[in-house]
Amino acid sequence: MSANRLSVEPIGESQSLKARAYKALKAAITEMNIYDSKVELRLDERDLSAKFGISRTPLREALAQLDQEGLVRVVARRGIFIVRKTKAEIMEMITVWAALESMAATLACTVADDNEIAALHELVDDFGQDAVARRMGEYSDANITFHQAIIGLGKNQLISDITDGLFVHVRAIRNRAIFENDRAKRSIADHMEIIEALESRDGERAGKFVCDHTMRLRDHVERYVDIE
Amino acid sequence: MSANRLSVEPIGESQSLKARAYKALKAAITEMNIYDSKVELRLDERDLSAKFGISRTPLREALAQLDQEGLVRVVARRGIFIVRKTKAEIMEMITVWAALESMAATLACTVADDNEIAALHELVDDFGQDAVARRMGEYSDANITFHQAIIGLGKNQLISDITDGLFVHVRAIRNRAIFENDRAKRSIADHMEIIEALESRDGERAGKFVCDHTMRLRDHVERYVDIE
DNA sequence: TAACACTAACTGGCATACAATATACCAGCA
DNA sequence: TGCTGGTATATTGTATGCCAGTTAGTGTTA
Repeated sequence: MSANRLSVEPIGESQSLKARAYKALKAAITEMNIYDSKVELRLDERDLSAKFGISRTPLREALAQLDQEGLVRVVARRGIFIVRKTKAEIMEMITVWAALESMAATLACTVADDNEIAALHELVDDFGQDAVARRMGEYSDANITFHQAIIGLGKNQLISDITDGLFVHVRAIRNRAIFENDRAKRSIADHMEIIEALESRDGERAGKFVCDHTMRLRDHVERYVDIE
Repeated sequence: MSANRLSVEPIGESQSLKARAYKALKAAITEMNIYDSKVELRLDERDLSAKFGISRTPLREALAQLDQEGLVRVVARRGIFIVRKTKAEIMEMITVWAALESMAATLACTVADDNEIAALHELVDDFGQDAVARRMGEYSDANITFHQAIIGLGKNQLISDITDGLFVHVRAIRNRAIFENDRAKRSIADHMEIIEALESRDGERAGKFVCDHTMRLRDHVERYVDIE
């Protein structure tokens, strides 16, 4: 068959192999529940490069990036290992999250418009309807969505980027976090309170509420969540 | 005394070429005043590998790491460019710094011991003696040392790591920041106040003082420092 | 003279081959 | 049997060559 017109379709992925390998690996690691026992924590460059159908070079660059982000550890001539964060490290991450989201909330009182703040209601109310009925996993997702929304309202790209980086790690233990009913109720009340502070444009209070809320999560994890 | 047993100094850690290239490049970039006009912002893989006496592979990995940190930008088939942060990005970095140092100060009230807090006096008093006489560059260094000390007292490694990453960028504009005399005096008064709050173990106040102090720096930069 | 087409050099992305070394296994010896 | 040292193997680190896209310079043409 003669090509009477130029097929400009395919080119598709103009991304570098490194970028694609990075995304694939990150997604794969995020999916797997690395805190459950018995998962293989070891990776192999050559295996992976064969599976991805690329050479070791771009794969290595992707792995190096994941290493820097703290998702894996590349050890010379020994192997590549998926990193399990210690409980202490998780605690630190939640603390940093608290500091940054708190700042974002304060900033939001100045830079977010009314509509944006009003939109937060949906993220709380929608869930509030049948909180008890829903599975806790969904609650956790809704919870994180709410907090990411607040961070977005602060309109500080760096804060968003850093918390995104933390998100991967925090998400890994979310299923292990025990959200008993009381805590869920308390959490929703906190969220309402936060929205109210944002609506009244009281940056200091909004920041304090957010910080306290997240630090309570930290204490909860400290006390009830067992890692390792 | 005769050595009746072999003194076994662990063989000097032969760092990987990648690590060494990374350090050398980072130091070089940090040294140069990239915000001064006319500096060459372009790098070349082959040139650099020749100068370092290594092949392109480890050098590329070092550059990829610097790229991720935001110090350079590697553009396919066009070149590697040293990144000049925009003013908006600098502002965001100072904001993040404020949030994290503030949290560190709050934490310090709980986790730092009296001696550690008392040691802060030296960092302020030593400078306070002849503030006016000293060059502003030294003031800036002393200033940063003080703030890094507070961050250290928070004993949250993640906060230290993140602020260290920001430090490189913030340092690049420190020579452009105008520290007029009034500001220096005000700054010292702020520092005293912060130490006092730490000593009285009032986490909330310490955090607020630190945050306000750094946010004032932000406003100052916003108003008086010109980038680009 | 200006716009344009073409070519050659340059530059990062990628694949492949080789080097270095940590680990496991095994043979030999006390 | 238990220890010692050698050796094979596994695995990442590094060097090098080629490829494809970009850029700049040059010559050509209207």
